[in-house]
Amino acid sequence: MKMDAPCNSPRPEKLADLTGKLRAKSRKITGPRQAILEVLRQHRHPLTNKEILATLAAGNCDLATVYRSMHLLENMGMVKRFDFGDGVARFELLGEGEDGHHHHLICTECSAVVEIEECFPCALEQTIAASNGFKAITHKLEFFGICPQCQ
Amino acid sequence: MKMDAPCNSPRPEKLADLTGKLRAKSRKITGPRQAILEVLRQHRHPLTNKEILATLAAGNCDLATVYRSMHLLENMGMVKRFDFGDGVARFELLGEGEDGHHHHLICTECSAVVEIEECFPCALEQTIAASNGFKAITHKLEFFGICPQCQ
DNA sequence: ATCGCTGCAAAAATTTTGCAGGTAA
DNA sequence: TTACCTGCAAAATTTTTGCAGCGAT
Repeated sequence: MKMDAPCNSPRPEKLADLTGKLRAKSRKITGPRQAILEVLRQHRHPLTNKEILATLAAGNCDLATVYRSMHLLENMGMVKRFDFGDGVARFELLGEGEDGHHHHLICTECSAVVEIEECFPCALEQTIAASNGFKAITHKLEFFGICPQCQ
Repeated sequence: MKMDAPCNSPRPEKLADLTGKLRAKSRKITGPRQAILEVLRQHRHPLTNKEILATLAAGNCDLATVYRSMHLLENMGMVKRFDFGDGVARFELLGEGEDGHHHHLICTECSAVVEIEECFPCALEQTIAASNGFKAITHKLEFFGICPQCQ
């Protein structure tokens, strides 16, 4: 089960829309950045920086540049960071106006990833915030299990 | 806000009970292991391996030994690993018969930790499992916000 | 007397940073 | 031209592992 290449989610933005966001913030539109954005656009799953690098056409980009680009895109709100608890960061491109808040169901055998639409704790965040005096509450939630193919 | 030293959770086991579990599995009861268990027993919060080492009485234990001990205790089900998304593993001692399934509310400013008793996704795990054909489902959930003192 | 455990050191793996040169604007 | 960006290399962090010797049983 690879669940990779073609994606189920909509792909609302063209590469030009993405680079436009860079331009709007006076960031330069370079070769590596375009290539990275294109990889993210075509693989709408959480990807590690190494996976992004490996997918890049001619390997014509340094790993350090991928790290720096992901920091930039994360700060610009174009990408969301996910953490599957294995000590490696993963990134997913966000659609227009999307806040990126969703969760995943991850196979512990083959690492297949299914996106989960429902977000249960969302409605209860305010309750938790109020009863503990916290503000600006967010949460991270990921599910783990064994997918049909691996059973 | 440090929320450290004294703990609100019950402390149902004495050190002898913990070492007894080691003995029951033919593991040796050594100085470092007793010291580590005592630290975990007195600080019932998720602790990093470095924090455990620093809290150890005379620093008379190697960091590699802490890592190896936490692997052992995790495999024996005496300790649960938590991941706050900052790339560092944290461990918390489990009480007798406890499965350790609970979540935390973490201050993004000062790292204060509050334990959350309720587990909302638990009831819905089966639904998610069924609709995706997954088995053996678990989840990780942590909340983040700004605590009263840091606001 | 075993066999497991520890300390020390080195290695792995992920991520960050310094710097000199190159490129988009 | 100017400021930003890139590649390369080195460093910083977290975690794992090899190995010789010590220690619990």
